[in-house]
Amino acid sequence: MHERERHRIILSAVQEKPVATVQDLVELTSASEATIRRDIAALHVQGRLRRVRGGAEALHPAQIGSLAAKPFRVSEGENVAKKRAIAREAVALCTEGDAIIINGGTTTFQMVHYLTTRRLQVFTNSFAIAEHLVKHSKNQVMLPGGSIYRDQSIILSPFENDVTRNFYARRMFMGAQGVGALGVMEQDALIIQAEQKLINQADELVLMIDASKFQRRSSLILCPLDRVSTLITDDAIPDSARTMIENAGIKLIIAGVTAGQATESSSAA
Amino acid sequence: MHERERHRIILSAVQEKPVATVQDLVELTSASEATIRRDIAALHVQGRLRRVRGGAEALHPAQIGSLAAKPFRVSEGENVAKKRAIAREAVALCTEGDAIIINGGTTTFQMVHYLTTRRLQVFTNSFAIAEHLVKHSKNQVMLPGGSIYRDQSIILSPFENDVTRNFYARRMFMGAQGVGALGVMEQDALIIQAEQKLINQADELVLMIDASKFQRRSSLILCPLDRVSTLITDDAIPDSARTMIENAGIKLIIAGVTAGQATESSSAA
DNA sequence: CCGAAAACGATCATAAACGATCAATTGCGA
DNA sequence: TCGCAATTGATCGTTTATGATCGTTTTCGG
Repeated sequence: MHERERHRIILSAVQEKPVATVQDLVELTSASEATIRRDIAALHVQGRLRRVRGGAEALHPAQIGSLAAKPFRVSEGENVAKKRAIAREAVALCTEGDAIIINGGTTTFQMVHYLTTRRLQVFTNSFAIAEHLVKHSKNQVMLPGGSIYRDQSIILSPFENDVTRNFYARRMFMGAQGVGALGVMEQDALIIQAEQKLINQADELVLMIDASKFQRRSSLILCPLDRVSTLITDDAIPDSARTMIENAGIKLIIAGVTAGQATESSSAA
Repeated sequence: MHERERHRIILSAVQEKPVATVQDLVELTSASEATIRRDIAALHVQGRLRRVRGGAEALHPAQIGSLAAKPFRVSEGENVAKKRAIAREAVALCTEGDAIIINGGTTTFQMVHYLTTRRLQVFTNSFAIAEHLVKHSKNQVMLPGGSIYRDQSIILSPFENDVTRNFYARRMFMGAQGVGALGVMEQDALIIQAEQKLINQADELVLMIDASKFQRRSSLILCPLDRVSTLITDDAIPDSARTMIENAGIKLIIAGVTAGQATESSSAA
């Protein structure tokens, strides 16, 4: 067996298990201990895996603690204030007892802080949102079925027959990768598929995006602009976008980060 | 078991309870007290947990308190050792890569500790199990759709059309309220309905019950006894129950304090 | 305030893992 | 086909992790 083959096998093995022992790899490759050690050492200096006593482990910088919360925390420490302000306006639209759909995302996640004191029926495909609401609020929480994708903390299913069809809501709240005249844009086809399922179950679509998203383009169109009823953004919105939104007949809400809100967001954390 | 795996398990365990004792961790990892102490010390200087007398605790004491973990802790009590032993045997039945179904419950929940170092496809209706596995393991996690019931931390849906139908597993693991000649018994009709959905999607049914359940009766029958392929219980099983199980052609596994688990009976007293 | 039990820290023997070295084998190009 | 270099496997001395033991400290209850 060649060096390359072994390296392939080793790299594959460390993905399978939390730690692949030298013995494991000896059995897998039929090579000697010495060779495996040399391979591990080589891959270690190449930065392809991490060497630990007894074997090797995958190089995932994410250790164990916080897989679910991480993508949210890495997302823009600066923008979190704007996202909170937007989320605050979004929750303000809701009446007690309302049935709402919240699509997973870093902006919509901020809604949980303002939902803790409310009592709504919340349907969400975000595992993180569900987790937070179950623990820290009395809202009724409902989920679609499917696999949990850790990166986005989202529940996705390729199947049509899930309980999403049985849930109806007046409003659905969602973020997006970008917005333009062509419509609301996302990056990933799987995510589009999941979001379209949800969109069908709601009357009004509330789009929550910070102003930077007006510049950004993405390749996949989720839905046309006129499907959106309400758009919440911050005061950095460019005039061109404002015109575009008004022409599309969308209700525009500007969430300002005022003094009063700044103090509150800190206490909500 | 390797150092990293122990560390994983330890970090996972401290999330579970306000404080994980050295004895707990010895049981979970089958390592000696000295090793656990050294691990705790190491993780402490790494800042991944806080060392306290008697064991270790999580750095962020938040999470556990409120809703999700509560029903588990009240019903844990002293049976937790037996439940752990049973859960250990259950996980031992699984081969890497297996697709399994785990029905929510306090006994089955203990499986998460032994699943942290595994890589399986897990379908569960327990929000708590899903949460733990998403955070502390690399298992693929799938959920049915429905409402989250906080008391049991279970996802229930009255609808037939959910993704459960699209998942198939060789084994399903479940607890129960009681077992008798008439079959496996549960208390709640809604829970029965949910469990029956799952049962249909698995070949083998693995029942996990501590021996006290053989006495207990309940009003609702979940399924006949011969639907069960394997039953895991502890060594307090009465002879009458043993006969009943053997007559039904069920494979019986007694999770005792055996060689693998070493030196805990003395300290347990 | 005292005594028992648990928890702890230190130490030591053992076994596993490791690194270095060297001989044997393989691969590769002339 | 030959020869050289690189790779591999085995051996051995060293390092490290582990588990058991023992003496000390802390905690708890009387």
